[in-house]
Amino acid sequence: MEPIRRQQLIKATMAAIDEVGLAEATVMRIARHAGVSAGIISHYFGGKDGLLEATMRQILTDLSGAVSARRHALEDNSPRAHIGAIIEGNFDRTQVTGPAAKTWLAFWASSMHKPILQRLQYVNDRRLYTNLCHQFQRVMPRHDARNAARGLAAMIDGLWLRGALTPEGLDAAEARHLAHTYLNQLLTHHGCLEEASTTDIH
Amino acid sequence: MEPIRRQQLIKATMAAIDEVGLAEATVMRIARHAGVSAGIISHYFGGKDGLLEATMRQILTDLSGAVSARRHALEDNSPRAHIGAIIEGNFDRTQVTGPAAKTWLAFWASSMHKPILQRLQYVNDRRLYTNLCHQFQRVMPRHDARNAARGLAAMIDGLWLRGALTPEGLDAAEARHLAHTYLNQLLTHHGCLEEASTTDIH
Amino acid sequence: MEPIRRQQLIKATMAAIDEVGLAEATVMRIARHAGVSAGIISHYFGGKDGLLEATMRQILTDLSGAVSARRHALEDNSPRAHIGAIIEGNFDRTQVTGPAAKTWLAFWASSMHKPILQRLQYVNDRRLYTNLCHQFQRVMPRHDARNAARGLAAMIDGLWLRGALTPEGLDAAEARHLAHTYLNQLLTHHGCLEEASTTDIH
Amino acid sequence: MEPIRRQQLIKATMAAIDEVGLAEATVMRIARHAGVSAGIISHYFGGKDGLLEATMRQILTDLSGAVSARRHALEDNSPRAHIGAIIEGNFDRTQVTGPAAKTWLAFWASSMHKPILQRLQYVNDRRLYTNLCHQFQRVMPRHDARNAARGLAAMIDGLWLRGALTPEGLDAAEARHLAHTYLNQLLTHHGCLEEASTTDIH
DNA sequence: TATGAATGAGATTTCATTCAT
DNA sequence: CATGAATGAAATCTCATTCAT
Repeated sequence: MEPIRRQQLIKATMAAIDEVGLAEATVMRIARHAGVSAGIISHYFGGKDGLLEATMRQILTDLSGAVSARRHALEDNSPRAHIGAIIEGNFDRTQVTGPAAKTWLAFWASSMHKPILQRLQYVNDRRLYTNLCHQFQRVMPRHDARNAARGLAAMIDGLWLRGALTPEGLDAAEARHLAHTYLNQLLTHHGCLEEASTTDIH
Repeated sequence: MEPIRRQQLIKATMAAIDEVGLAEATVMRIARHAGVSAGIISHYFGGKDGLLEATMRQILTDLSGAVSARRHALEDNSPRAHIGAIIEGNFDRTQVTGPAAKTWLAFWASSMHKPILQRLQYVNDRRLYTNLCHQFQRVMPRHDARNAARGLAAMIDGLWLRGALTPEGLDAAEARHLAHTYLNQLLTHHGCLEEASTTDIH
Repeated sequence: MEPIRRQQLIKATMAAIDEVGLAEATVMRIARHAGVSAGIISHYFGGKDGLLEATMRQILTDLSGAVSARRHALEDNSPRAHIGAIIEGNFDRTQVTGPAAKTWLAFWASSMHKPILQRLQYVNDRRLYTNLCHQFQRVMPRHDARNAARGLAAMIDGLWLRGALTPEGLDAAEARHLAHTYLNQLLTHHGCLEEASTTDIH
Repeated sequence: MEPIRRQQLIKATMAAIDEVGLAEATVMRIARHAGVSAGIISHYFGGKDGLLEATMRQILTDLSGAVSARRHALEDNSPRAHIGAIIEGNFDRTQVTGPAAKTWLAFWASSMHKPILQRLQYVNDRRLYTNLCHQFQRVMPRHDARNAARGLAAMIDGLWLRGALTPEGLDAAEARHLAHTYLNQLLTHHGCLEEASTTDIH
């Protein structure tokens, strides 16, 4: 029963945050979304904080999984392919849905003052940066690679952020296009990709 | 007395949000920061919401002012100069201080579910986008200009976001450098700036 | 559980009003009277106003019930019998108890500025007037009947009011006697009851 | 200056109570009605309670004055004339105005739990009762006179109460008519006034 | 395992009063 | 004499959590 309930409640948490925001996402509202009583949350997660932490973990796991899946499915081992997969993973369907996006941003803000969330968020940030950096280093000097990684990471998060804030939600196709274009520019600048501007993503 | 108290309380609000986050920034804590009693907040702002709205307005005004000041001080009327000034203004000292940055992000998250904040945030977003778009259109076709504006706006916000989340705070110099580099790439790609990569900001 | 708690809290409300008056009847005091916590009031009644409205409704229902019961138990269908039953019902035990009487008067005053209470009070007033009028019309012309109804309604309310204000509380027996005497006078004046002054109420 | 301010504030108190009721008549609202600052109330009346007490005293004085004036102006020294004057005084213009009527009722309710107001109200009640009783005793036995006095007092208060509660306000003419009619009945029943039913008030 | 009744802490807001100017 | 800035107490309401069933 436990894993079912936990999953159910995590999903309900995202739905509640999507609906009214983190500040108004009371345990009762979350419980109602899940179709259970409020008391059960303390039973399975020790309390509201536990549920929020579990929810953030879930989101990070989903994101991580989306990226990993795409990278493992690559036939091309080039840096561009890997970085492209990272971009694609970050704008994966599960991530850009309303609930996930808003929950994501809510946790970002919240993480500034909650050590547990901060740690989770930090680990995730590092992973994105490290992965990007590693791939960029295969085609450019260390210093340039670090800047490229920082720039692309900022671009991804910025697109995400603006998408979450837009009432209509993130336009994933456009976001991916902009990110890939930027990637092309970064790689082009180091002469490793003459045909960059002609490459297109579906 | 009123303008003094209002300013004092707005500053205290940022300090409190910087210290413990928006969720824990109670009127009592804010009042303590300002060295006044809690009741005075309702007296001058009608309530907590009024104070929060006024605080967000203040931040937006500061940002707007920082950008405007730099653009009016330009001797060079080129698109690159204007866009550079917009970037600089966005990473202005008053904006990147801990309190302002965290308050900023807190409002971002909060604005998703509070119509008043949402409107303020939307207006600000549009202004950034419109200004960038206008300048880019002077040197590239409309469609490319729009993408460039979207990309640069995302980059600015992304750098901002990651800076706010980093425990040490935003490294303004690095952020500006990355933004300017990206700007160079955008302009270079349209052949209007051969020496782009050699231009540097102080 | 709900009906039990609601009843319990309504009774506690009357007790609190009896003790310290409506203005000082805080939710905490009411809750203490009921032996429960203050929060439960908002849970069951949505808030203090909901509780006050429910309490007034209860009082009106009790009054209405007291009158109806006596009228249905009548063997005599004469106007005098019906009107007598109305008088008796209005000075029924449940109505003249300290708590009910003071709550009653408190609501009267309060109803002048609270639309919900005003509506309840108005409906009740009309019912008393209409019932009296209808019965009086059976033995006197319409115009006289209306005046008789107005006079007797005023008399009933006046006795009630003065009873509530008297420190010792309403002397129900005396009040009933005065009301019945007045009724006799009203009927006598229309020659329908020669022995009016000799008829006595238990 | 003092008597002017006191009068001004007492009048403003009635206006505020008329407007929003005693519970919502804050010192600020009263002060605004008087066109002065809130602090002045404590200065002249020692506090809000002092102002309320002064206001109730004013109302009682007005009532008392209205009755006395009419009784002193009588040419006829008969009981009926005196009692008639008492009735007329009670439905005097200054008493039945919206502000006075609502303030009156508000104090009635309030007096049940505030000793100072209770005393004032008690003295006033006794005076009405004693005066009526005294006059009735001139034409009927003590016991009957007491009942007549009680009945008429209740009638007056009842008409007053119902008038105050009616949205359109008290219909003074009708109230006086009903009261006089009742008076006639009381006197007629003791054979002291054959032409009672034909006597009419203007 | 799950409910929902109940609590108590905490947050916002209102308001009478005080006091320096 | 009068103002209005400021306080602090009190009141209502919300909400996470607990616990008996």
